[in-house]
Amino acid sequence: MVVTLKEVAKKAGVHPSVVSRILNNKADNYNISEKRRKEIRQAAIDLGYVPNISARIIQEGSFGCVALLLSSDSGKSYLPSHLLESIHDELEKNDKHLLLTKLPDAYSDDRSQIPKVLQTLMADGLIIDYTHQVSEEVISQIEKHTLPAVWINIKHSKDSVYPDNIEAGKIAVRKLIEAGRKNIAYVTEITYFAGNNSEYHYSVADRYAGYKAEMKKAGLKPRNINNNDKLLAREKQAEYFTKILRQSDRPDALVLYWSSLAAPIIQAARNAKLHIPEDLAIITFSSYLSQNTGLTINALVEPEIEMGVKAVKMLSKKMKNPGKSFKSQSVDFSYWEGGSV
Amino acid sequence: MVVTLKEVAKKAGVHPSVVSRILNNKADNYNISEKRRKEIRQAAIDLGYVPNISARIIQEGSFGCVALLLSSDSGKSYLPSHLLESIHDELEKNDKHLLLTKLPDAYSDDRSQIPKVLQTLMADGLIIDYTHQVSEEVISQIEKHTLPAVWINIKHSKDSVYPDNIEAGKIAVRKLIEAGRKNIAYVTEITYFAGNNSEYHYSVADRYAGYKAEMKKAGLKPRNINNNDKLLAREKQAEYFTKILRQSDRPDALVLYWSSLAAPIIQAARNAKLHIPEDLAIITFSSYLSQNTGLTINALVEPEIEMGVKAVKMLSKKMKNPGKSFKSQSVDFSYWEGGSV
DNA sequence: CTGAAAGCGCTTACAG
DNA sequence: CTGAAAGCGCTTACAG
Repeated sequence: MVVTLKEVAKKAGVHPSVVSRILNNKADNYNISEKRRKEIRQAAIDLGYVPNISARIIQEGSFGCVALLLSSDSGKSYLPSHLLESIHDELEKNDKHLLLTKLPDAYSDDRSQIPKVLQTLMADGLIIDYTHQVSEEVISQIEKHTLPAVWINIKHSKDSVYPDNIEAGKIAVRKLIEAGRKNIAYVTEITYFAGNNSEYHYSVADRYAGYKAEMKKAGLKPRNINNNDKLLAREKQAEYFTKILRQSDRPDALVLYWSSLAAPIIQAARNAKLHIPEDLAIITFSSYLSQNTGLTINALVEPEIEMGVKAVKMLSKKMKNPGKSFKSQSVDFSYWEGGSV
Repeated sequence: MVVTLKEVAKKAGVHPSVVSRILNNKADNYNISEKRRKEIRQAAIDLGYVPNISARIIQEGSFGCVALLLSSDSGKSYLPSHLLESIHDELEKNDKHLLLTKLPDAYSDDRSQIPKVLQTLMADGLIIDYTHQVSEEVISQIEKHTLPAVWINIKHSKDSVYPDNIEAGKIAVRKLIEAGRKNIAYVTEITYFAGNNSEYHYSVADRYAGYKAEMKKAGLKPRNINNNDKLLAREKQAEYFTKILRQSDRPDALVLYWSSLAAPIIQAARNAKLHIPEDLAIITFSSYLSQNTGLTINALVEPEIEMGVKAVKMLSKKMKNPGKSFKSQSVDFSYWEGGSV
């Protein structure tokens, strides 16, 4: 079924090594006649020859491939399409392919649970998109491995690339203060990242920390208007927020942890007869994509593309310096004007 | 740097072939002593041995890998996370890895533009997510290739898996009729899929066709309230829809091509003082994810997971029957109650 | 200018 | 019970 070099050589009436040289453009030093080159090329095309890459890999010792590891619990990986694309595109510049795999949450006794990318040499490096609740087991499994690895969207002291959520929280407050707001409240949303477990993505703490720090710096009182203890069902959220927005000491500005809060908040504002942005200014954190799906709220947009690019660059450096670690890098959010401030 | 079988054998004091047998659990017929097995396994662990998969591939003739091809113009591929995940998970059941690559829109004269997955043998099959405006060149390039290929989210007579958008359009109308609506209008949205080119994704025609067919069947008059000729800027959309909803012959129900229309429509309804669903019922088409990001509109939800699973299954069949084609399969939308009908 | 040979890392009949 | 050998498909010094 599959055609090999040998068969092409046979058809062209030359030795396989000659075919190899021609097809890989390594024949310049050999002055092979143009006629022969053409014959060989044609033979390859006629037979539909496609080289088997493994044979080359085995000699070069490089796979031309980087694996992106996701958590098998999809809530613990964050892979918006722009992030995936930027990783792919940046890898392509380095002539690397992208392999996608999942990492189990925990390993059982036998090693069978360990993903094949770790059990077997098939990539030159790893990008790990496993953003929270990472078990010690998983971490040690990766550290033990010989492959260079970079973590994304998680804060490690070494070898990670993550959005600067603290700074983003500060910027949100600054923008609202610039717009003359004083009573700025923060709205937590943790349903997206939170499983049954109590450990959240670092952004949950960091955005709020940034918000608080900037509020204090401006002499304003931070205020969290959501109830962390019990997550409100989506339907109840609008009701809950409506009550708050009807209070006399209602906030005149909100910082939302995530754009999914926009719908109930806007509904609540409507219920409370508040106009946006005149009566109530809103800034949210959001993914890159939201811009294109009609987000009508000012947003601190996650630097998905830059994070992907930086992760690949860091990984490239690690691949060139095996065993070396690099200082983690933060990436800045960008600001989107959505007409709500 | 990288440890090979040979080195493990040397450390364990046996021949490489013995190590290979033990490590691959193929030693059962050989009655190798438990002690020796342990020694060898330990030696492998001590040295951090990880087998090079290419060496195995070269013998087995299979790559254990399927490539997902996207268009390099991301607007022409549709890869919501549930689709990606279902493809990955279904492939995993078949012991296949997922490789991600892009397909250029057109090839230049030299073959250098052709993606490496097509230029080189590195996967056992292809899943192509290139949903519209596919050039003849690309199609022929794929057909010429020896690898079995399956297309997703596109209607070909052979070897494709696609959501049944005609039926979904019919269902939308049926649901609205069941809810007592008569003046049901259709709202087109083509910004998402449309580039500068005039060829749209097949769903643009099919959803409307389904809508029209079912309207006629019920003796109702179809009506498309958007202007296909000039796409309205997002900000202008709410205004435009407000005007329509204020007319005396305004629709009492809307079928939206895509959930991104929900925001301006809801805004327009609010402007026109119409209550949803009492005064105005709405059904939209949407991606799977929208359910989790607080979509408060009834929706025909794209069967992303099922599409991925079916595509992998069809590809598996093709891989077992090289050269054979299979009849394309449609996949049914599901229905999401969002409180707007 | 082209061929024969060795080798990449591993597996697997085949000897013993 | 274990080793030596051949071979997977390809590349690349080395001869000639």
